[in-house]
Amino acid sequence: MAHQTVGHAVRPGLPDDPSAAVTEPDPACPVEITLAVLRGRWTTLVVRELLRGECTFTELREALPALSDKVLSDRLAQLTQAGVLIRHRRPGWPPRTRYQLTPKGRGLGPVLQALWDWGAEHHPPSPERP
Amino acid sequence: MAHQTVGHAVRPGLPDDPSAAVTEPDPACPVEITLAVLRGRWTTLVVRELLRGECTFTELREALPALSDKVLSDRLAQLTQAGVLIRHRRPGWPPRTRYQLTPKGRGLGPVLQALWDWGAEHHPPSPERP
DNA sequence: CAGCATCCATTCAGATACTG
DNA sequence: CAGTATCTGAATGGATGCTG
Repeated sequence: MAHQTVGHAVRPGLPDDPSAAVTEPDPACPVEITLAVLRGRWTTLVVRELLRGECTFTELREALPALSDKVLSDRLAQLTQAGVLIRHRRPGWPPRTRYQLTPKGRGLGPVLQALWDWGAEHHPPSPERP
Repeated sequence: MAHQTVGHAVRPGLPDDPSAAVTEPDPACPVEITLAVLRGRWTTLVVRELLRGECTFTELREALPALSDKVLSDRLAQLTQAGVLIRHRRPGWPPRTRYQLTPKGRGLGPVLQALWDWGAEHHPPSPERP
């Protein structure tokens, strides 16, 4: 996206940013960064579960039964890589791993709230309405 | 996603929802709804352009030169379908069509702002930060 | 000018099967 | 328990070419 400098007046979603004239998707754009973290099916649900408290792999699987191991694994890696959550491994057998949001991850709360708010306000019960 | 009942005081589609049990992605979830609107490469950039003011097809192409006709066309259809923008066609030749955000579309401003804020706060200059 | 139709390369997610 | 490896079908999105 690379949103930036929408000028100054409006909120368009972009504060006054030094860089201007970004005319194509840019991974360094804050908006892109955030969307990249949330991208992918199941991602926000996984985050939601973790916002309730730390979980193990199995607990997440139980909370989201239709989510395959592979995708869950992918999501956890993606979120870990993004610094949104941390993995606590405990040695020994059987293995136990706890997943926990970092402060950065908890910071996604307001973001999800904003997404929720818009969706809730503009799509009450009926689908599309002019 | 299917984040539930934020109720009133609680966080996002986060935990604490009585009607829990939403255990898989649900198109009716407000969070899903919003992400569906913003989904796809170039989408937020197109919205950003329109937040600056109404545009014609060509103006958008010029503002985003690397965006192909097909994808621009797709995005405009997607956003129009979502009720986020309207198309004003002017009869005659040559054709002229103006695209303008609806109030609903302008409501995306705060959403983009939230996305921007998180990205800007958590990814200052360096890529990954603990 | 504004745009749709086609073709193709890439990405993604679900299913299945197998380890540390 | 907590994952990874592999495969496949579906969904992108970019390039190119044509029309109302």
